[in-house]
Amino acid sequence: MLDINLIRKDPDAMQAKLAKKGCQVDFSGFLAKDQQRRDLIVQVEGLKAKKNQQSAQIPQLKKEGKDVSSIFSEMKIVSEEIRVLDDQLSAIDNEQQEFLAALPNVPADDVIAGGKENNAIVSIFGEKPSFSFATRHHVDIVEKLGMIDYVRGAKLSGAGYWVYRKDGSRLEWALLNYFMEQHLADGYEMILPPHMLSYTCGYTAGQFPKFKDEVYQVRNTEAEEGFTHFMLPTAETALVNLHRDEILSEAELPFKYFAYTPCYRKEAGSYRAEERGMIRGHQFNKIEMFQYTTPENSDAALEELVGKAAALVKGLGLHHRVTKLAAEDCSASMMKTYDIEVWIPSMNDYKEVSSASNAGDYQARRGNMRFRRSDGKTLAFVHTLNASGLATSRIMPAIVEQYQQEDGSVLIPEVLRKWMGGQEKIQ
RNA sequence: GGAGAAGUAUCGAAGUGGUCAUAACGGGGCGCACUCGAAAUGCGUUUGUCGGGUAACCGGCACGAGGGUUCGAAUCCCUCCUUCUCCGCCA
Repeated sequence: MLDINLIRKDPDAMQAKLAKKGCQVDFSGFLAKDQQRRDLIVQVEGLKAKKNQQSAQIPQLKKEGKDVSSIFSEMKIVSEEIRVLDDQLSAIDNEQQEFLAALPNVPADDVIAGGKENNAIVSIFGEKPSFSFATRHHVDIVEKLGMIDYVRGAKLSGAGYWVYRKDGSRLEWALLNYFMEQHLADGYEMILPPHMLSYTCGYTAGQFPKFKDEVYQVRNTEAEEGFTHFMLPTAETALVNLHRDEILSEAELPFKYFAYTPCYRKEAGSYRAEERGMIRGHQFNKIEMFQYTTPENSDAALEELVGKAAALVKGLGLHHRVTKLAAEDCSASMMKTYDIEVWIPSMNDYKEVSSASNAGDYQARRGNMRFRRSDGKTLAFVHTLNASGLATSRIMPAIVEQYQQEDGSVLIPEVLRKWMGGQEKIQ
């Protein structure tokens, strides 16, 4: 949610910022309605004040034994007028809210305009591994080593699902353990949230109403229409709601959390042949980091999160790069985003394993999450930030492809071995 | 799943149709006084939001949420949500 006062103050500036993100808006209708709304408020509040004054006199007049029936009949008319105006007002309110709720966040000043093609590489770690033998695709490797069972995954749930088996299961769990260990060492609080969330959670995150059909909705036969819950597409959706409708204190900020959850995504129509395997599934494991900070500290917090996510990939020894996204490539709620992309040899490309973003106060406004300044008086919206740390489903292909050996085995990154019984390779 | 009880500020809690919504009373926090300091004590101060106004200030709204009855609702009625207790079921 954008600050309505900024739109009132300088609609052109706001329009320009949104345009940078590829969102064309015209505020003139909105501002006209806004004025209309305020006029209505003045009108209806005047009537209410009158009604309150009259009502306050009733007990006294009654006590004095005076006839109050004329006041009653007059007030009946006033009440009816109030009702009519209130109805008009709430209609405008709803309309305005809907308009505002549909607007994306504005990009940060240092985020450049344009789409993907304008993404900038910030840093590169390592080099593309070179192989002296014919390399294999990760699907071939994990199937051959019995790590992933795609056939039976499809048997259970259809296309886009798989089953981890044997060393595949262990490697998956070792990755999660490795991530968790790092986050705990960095002082992040571990959260295990519900996986089914209520509608409001999606709204706060900025995913609803626009993208409500892109999540798995859980139909409840008792609900007359729509859905009551949905499967979370990322733990961010849960973590951003932890402090919804709360007033925090400046002294206790920042809150640093991480959560492990599977992520459930429809990914409707997004299948591409080059993404076969684990690159894009309907369910994948991810650990998500999340921070609530003051506005002053959110820039630094974003750098911290990017640093942490990159350090995890670095710790695995995987060649990867960090990119800063151009405005149109940032998701709707975010003002600034970095992606960490790992090298997948078979795709001859880098794939996102983490997306680290600063939402500024956009989500905080939607979820009404504020903090009291240390002066004890002023309230301000918190800033919220999230970053994957990390999604396993693209790390595992990177590991098996970057660490594949000529004999078909795969070396296990050293940091993971303690969770795999000291094993050095999968064969 | 069945039965019952409850939701009022930072916490406990009073209020059961108007003169009781910043909201009694109590606790906590903060400030001041007393003190070498602390405790104790005393005094004061502590919701948010939306409008109007350059401002001082003025007004509206909010008693879990949403409707209804009424001139008037924290209070009466309906629907929903949450919490607690008991029973049933269950990993």
